[in-house]
Amino acid sequence: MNKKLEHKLKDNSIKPTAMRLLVLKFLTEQNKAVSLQDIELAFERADKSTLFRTLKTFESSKIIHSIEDGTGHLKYALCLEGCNCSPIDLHYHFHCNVCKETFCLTELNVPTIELPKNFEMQQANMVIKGICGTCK
Amino acid sequence: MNKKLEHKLKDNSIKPTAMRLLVLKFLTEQNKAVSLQDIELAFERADKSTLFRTLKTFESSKIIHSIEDGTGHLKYALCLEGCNCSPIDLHYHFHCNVCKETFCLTELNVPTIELPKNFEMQQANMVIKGICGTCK
DNA sequence: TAAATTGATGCAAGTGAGTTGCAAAGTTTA
DNA sequence: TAAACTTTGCAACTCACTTGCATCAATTTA
Ligand SMILES: [Mn+2]
Ligand SMILES: [Mn+2]
Ligand SMILES: [Zn+2]
Ligand SMILES: [Zn+2]
Repeated sequence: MNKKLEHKLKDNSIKPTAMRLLVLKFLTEQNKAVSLQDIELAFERADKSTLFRTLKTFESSKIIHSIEDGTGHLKYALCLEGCNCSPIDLHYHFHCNVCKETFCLTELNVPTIELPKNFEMQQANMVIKGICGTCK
Repeated sequence: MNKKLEHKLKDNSIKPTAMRLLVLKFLTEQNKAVSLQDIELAFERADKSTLFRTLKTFESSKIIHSIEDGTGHLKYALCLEGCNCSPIDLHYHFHCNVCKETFCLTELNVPTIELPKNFEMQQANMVIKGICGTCK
């Protein structure tokens, strides 16, 4: 397991420090998107800015992606294997108005959306809000 | 023109003060979503908190809707006539990575998205990012 | 091995959009 | 007119995020 995480980082030219491995492991264990604060709470010994920079490092290597779910807390979640964060890789997200959790709906990819003439899609932030299955 | 704006407010039980009419007029003239700051710049004599509360008032009456475009500046745009901000009224938004403008793509409504069992959609924040026609 | 380089981490302070409390000004109602 | 209510302006605050910089650790070079 840890070997696998270590490789994931090395493959992206990220030095697999203890902290980074812990954060990556934590992210792997979630079934929801988490905020910087969630991670701070999980690792009280670590500094916020270290965690922040860890997330930014992971994000720019496309190990994780971020979601603006409208809560004011940017959320992060693991990318799927082979994800390049290009339009073809994109999925919708769901934010529950009750439990306030944000989930990746990775089952369904974002379809091609007809844009006005000459518009080019590069990324997207798609968030559906409502009530999740657990809170229903 | 002004009469029409005045009625729009009255119809929503909002007292049509001078400031509110000016803000509504400004919003009507835009072909893009604007931030609180944009409005502050347009009305330097008005106070930020007044403008802020004006926008919140308009939003809760569904005269305007807001868009989290990922810039950290919440954007506002007029709702279409008869909009109830329900799933059926929703449209995508486009944020240009070059000119940093955010547009409502009102031509195309958000389709029904297949959600996991028991999930219920209530609102959505759909933002496509890329390059707009002007910047292309 | 020792020194030098490179990069990661921790701490503290800063940034900035958004938000709120409260008093003053303006408007409506009795 | 006086009381009641609403809107506005000002100042201060919140809070997530971000940055500068010193320190520490790991790696490379001499
Ligand atoms: Mn996701
Ligand atoms: Mn819109
Ligand atoms: Zn829920
Ligand atoms: Zn543009």
